[in-house]
Amino acid sequence: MPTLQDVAKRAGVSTATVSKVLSNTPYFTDETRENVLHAVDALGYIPNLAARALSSGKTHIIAVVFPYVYDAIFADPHVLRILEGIESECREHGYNILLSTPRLSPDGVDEHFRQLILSGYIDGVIALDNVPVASVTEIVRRKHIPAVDIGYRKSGPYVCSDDHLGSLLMMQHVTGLGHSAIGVVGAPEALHLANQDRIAGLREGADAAGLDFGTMPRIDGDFSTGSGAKCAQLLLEQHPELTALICLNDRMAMGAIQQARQLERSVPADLTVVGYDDIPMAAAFDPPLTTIDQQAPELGRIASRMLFNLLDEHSPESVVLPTRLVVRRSSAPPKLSA
Amino acid sequence: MPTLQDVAKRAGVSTATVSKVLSNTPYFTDETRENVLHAVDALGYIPNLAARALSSGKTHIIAVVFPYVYDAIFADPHVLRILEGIESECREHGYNILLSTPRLSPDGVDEHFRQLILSGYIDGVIALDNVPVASVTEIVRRKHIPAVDIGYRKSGPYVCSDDHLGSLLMMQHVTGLGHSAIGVVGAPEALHLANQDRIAGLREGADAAGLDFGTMPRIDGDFSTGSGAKCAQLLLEQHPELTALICLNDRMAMGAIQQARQLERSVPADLTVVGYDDIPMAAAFDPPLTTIDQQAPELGRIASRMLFNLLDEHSPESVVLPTRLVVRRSSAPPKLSA
DNA sequence: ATTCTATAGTTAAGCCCTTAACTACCGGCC
DNA sequence: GGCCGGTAGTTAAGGGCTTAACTATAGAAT
Repeated sequence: MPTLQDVAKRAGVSTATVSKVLSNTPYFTDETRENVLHAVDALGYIPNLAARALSSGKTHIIAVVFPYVYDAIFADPHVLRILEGIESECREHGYNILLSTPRLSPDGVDEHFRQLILSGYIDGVIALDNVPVASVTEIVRRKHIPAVDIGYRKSGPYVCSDDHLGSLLMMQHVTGLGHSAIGVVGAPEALHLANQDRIAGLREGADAAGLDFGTMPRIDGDFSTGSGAKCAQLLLEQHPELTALICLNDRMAMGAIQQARQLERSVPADLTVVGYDDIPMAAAFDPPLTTIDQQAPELGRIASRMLFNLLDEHSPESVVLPTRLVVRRSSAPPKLSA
Repeated sequence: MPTLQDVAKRAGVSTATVSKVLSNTPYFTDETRENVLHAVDALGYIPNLAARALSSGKTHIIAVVFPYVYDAIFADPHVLRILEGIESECREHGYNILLSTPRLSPDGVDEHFRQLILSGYIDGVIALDNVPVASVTEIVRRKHIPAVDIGYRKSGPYVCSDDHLGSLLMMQHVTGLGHSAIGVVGAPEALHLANQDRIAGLREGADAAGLDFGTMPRIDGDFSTGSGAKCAQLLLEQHPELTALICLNDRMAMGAIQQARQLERSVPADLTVVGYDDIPMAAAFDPPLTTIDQQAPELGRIASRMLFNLLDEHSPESVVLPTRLVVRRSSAPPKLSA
């Protein structure tokens, strides 16, 4: 592999000149510039990133951190769409993505992650920091490494989705269709910080429709498809009068619909089922899912841009991204007999 | 951040001693060792990875490469399970994962990826190298960087799933149930190298049952759920006599089942639909999908171990991982009237 | 003629670690 | 006594890049 020195020798200049030309420093004649670039080309020179990192302190690597909890991450399409957004933005800006999935405990992050952060290998961090048990970005920020949260902890720059609005819209939609016997497939607040907002939004929506959210049957799952089916089963067995199920994510909604079908309740004719997230499969599902679009890729893209700002020493504004109701065919008015 | 020097000073030894103690080089008294370790502890010393990389040539970063083609990668649960396997193995061995999704063209990989590979930042590569248009690992190996393929190119160390066996098992299962009017939801060979093997396996299975694979209706999708629905629609409209649909992945099978439902054909009573991959949702689907288990996480784990071998200068044996038929409830014998 | 500024480029220190080569000491052996 | 091998540690040379500080020249301003 040719080095800066080789290029310098070939171009008949000093290594400093080569380095500066390559980083577009002013005050060089066009001739010198061309000389250098030709030499670079001829030798097929590619900068050694380790050397550059050591010397400049910049690695051009950002860590994308998805704490490893329940099944999540590698099973959650919603997370993946966020990753997709991050990836596309980072690649445009020449940053590389290091994927890190630290284990979280009440003591904080695991040792491996700590070392990674402190090793100077990482220019910045984007973290999905939504598990109440421990914060990922706290330790990162303490070491003065730029970090952006995708989430609800709000202890530093963050992007998040307007979950309160989302679940409000959802409840309004369901009550607006005429439902009043509504069940909720939720998730424990210990699993995800957004849950509080989502529950609050549902409550507000219920209030607005003159319903008491507190008395609505609710069973918590763990976001997996299977748990959605199980919760729906319990809910429908204990409360056969329910005409609608609001699920806190799409996967549980899909599970609920499959379960409903087994209980011979067709969706949406006999039962309205709605989800949350608008994962890619939601539109292709049968019936297509009424859900809340969180603009997942946009979350990732915004987080990335905020991080780039931070790396440029600007301080970005945190943003709360609006959510949008997507009405498809899994929701309908209740049967008149109900 | 404290450096090696700081530690050395504090422990009253040379930097070489510290470095060697930390890498477990023999010939130090227990006393010296403890001295050093105490100093490390007291100062909270964490090695600077860039410096280590520059000096030793090892970064402890491996690139996990998922070429960006059709929708894939960020939408494909199967790919994610592979990633899960890689992640768990790498974290155990102290390697970090850099996620790279180069754009492929007939000219090869994109420039950004080329630079990454040549920058010396990467110790090794694990690539999902299954798109016929261009090889990812070719350029990597040309630069003498250890690389393992998860795939069917077989131009270097690789792991792959026994697709021929898998699709043979599937066809045997379907014909064994008594089906003979079988449709195939395939995928163009240009999309994925495994397709040839899968088609060959199906053909062999058909032959064995005395059926002519060549005359079975076949329409190709692109692995997405939506395309599965579309293919199923065309297939069932043009060939209402079909009693079974073999789909080349689970997502298309799910789409096909949803479509069948809309055409008022219940699965499996009126129509058998089988998939391939055994993604997590396959078991939770309604009806649970009969499919082929590819042991995706194991693919990732094996690939990682092979790469570690390569990094240790051993040459690993390539492996073809057996596939397994998973019979669930989306397949059943055809109606007697049929 | 002198000083100043802008332009164009070089020198060399420094980033932090690894490791080959070397020193030093001690006990054992012929 | 001289030599050897094993043990315990040090010295110092890089590895490839960035960048502060410096030199040098030409033209403009005083």
